[in-house]
Amino acid sequence: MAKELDFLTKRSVDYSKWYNELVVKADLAEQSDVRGCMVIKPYGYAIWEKMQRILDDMFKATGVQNAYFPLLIPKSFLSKEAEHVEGFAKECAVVTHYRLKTNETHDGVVVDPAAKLEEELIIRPTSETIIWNTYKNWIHSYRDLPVLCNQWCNVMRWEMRTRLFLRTSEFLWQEGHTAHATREEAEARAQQMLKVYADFAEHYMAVPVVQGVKSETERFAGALDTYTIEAMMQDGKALQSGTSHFLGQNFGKAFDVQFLNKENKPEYAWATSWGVSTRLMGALIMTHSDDNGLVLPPALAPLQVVIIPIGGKPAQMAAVDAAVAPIVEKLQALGITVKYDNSDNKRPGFKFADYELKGIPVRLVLGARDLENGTVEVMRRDTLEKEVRPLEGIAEYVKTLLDEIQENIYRKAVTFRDEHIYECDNYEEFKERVKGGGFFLCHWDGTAETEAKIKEDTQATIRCVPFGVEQTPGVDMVSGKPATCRVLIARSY
RNA sequence: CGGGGUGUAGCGCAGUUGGUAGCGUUCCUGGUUUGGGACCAGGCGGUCGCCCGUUCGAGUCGGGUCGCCCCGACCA
Repeated sequence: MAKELDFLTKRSVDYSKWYNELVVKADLAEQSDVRGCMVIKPYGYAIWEKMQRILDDMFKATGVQNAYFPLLIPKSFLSKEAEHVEGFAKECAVVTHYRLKTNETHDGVVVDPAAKLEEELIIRPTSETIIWNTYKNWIHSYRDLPVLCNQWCNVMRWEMRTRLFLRTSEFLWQEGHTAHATREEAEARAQQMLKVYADFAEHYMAVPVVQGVKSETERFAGALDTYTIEAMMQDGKALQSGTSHFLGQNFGKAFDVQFLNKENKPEYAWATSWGVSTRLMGALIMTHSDDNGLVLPPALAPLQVVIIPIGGKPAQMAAVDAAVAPIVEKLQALGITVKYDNSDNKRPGFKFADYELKGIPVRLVLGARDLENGTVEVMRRDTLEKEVRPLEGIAEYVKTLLDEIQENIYRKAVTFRDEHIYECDNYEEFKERVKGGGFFLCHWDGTAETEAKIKEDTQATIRCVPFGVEQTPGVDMVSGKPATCRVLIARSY
């Protein structure tokens, strides 16, 4: 292994450090000089853009439209929903002034005390308040409903400790906010969007997720129900990858969003909100990567195929160039993104390692040997297997290979996850085993006390009450009280 | 904000009892190379985090201060 990558700690040694270095070395992102913030580099952003595009189409297919609401929220808005402000107050950035002036020595600027805002503005930590303040003007009749808006934006939460993609003070996300005439319709929408997220995670990111509903203590501030998708990282920790909230009439009441129903009676609107963030990038990286670097699912790879020529003499290179041109053309015709890297300032070995680090799903290599034999070397990133194929029909072969890689990394992730989900009924055993990571399905008496004790003893939390798990009554492993269901417990990011 | 570390070249680090600022790598130039991160030669790059003190003299000793990292509390 090359010197540059000696720093890339093996996954098994220190997963956190490995993750961080991978993000930087693969050119995805880096820490900004600005406290807690992240610079997403072009390669990382290209992946995020691809995710955005697909998600956006999926939202629109359910009738959602994009809109945009202000970054700054008047402080008073946040105090209108008691639980909501309780949840976010501690991590809000506040704008207090609107002007700077040069200082007395004229070598810098200071905040102009004369420019103090009468009412402070909060940089949005999430937009429920400003959006529902707006919906008040939009919604008067049942005929105005539903309102189905989504916005792609940044939000800011003043986090104590940050980690690239997983938790940064500022992050990019989408937040959907819907208003409905009935409780049933809103609940159905919240669940529908969770399903969209789960589909996206599984089919595009190749990340299997557990869908479920959050316990009361883990619920979004101001929600009646929070639905979640939980993914398992390679160190066995859970990553909450997307949430969808049924907000009841809390925001309708807080912002006085009333409409007249068919019976001409006033009613408060029912709300949902749902979001996924650049944290999905973290999920993508931590689910598939190996010691050679990133592994990207073909569906999200900005570059799906790279072609690398071998040759030294200009005449030889020209011959390879000529042989590659039609391959590139055919691949592009099949809708595959491909790059022919015949730059002569890097040696082939360097390119191999570099494109592996960046997770390019398929690599083709062509040299004098292949020109003679009419062959090409094909390497798939997920297994690192190489094979020599005839040039004839190579584009079609690559297309099916890409599908197979997508399928294979998903299967691998599912297998890994399933091997690390355990049913557990004994608390002592649980405390010991949870240290090693994994998801635990345990009976829970439904009390916050039990939940708090588990967290205190083990740092693990109830991730959700999972859907699709056959629920049998039992006994809470902590309190010994009767329990109606098994919940998913894990340590998490 | 509590506990523990750490600040010296872009990155990773060394620097002995206080005495001219070092190593590896990156980067640049030239040449030879090119089927798994090339080699040789030359070169650029630092007010040692900041302030004050002790001293003829401080990267090194003392006091303060700031930043960053790890572990907690908080969290998509």
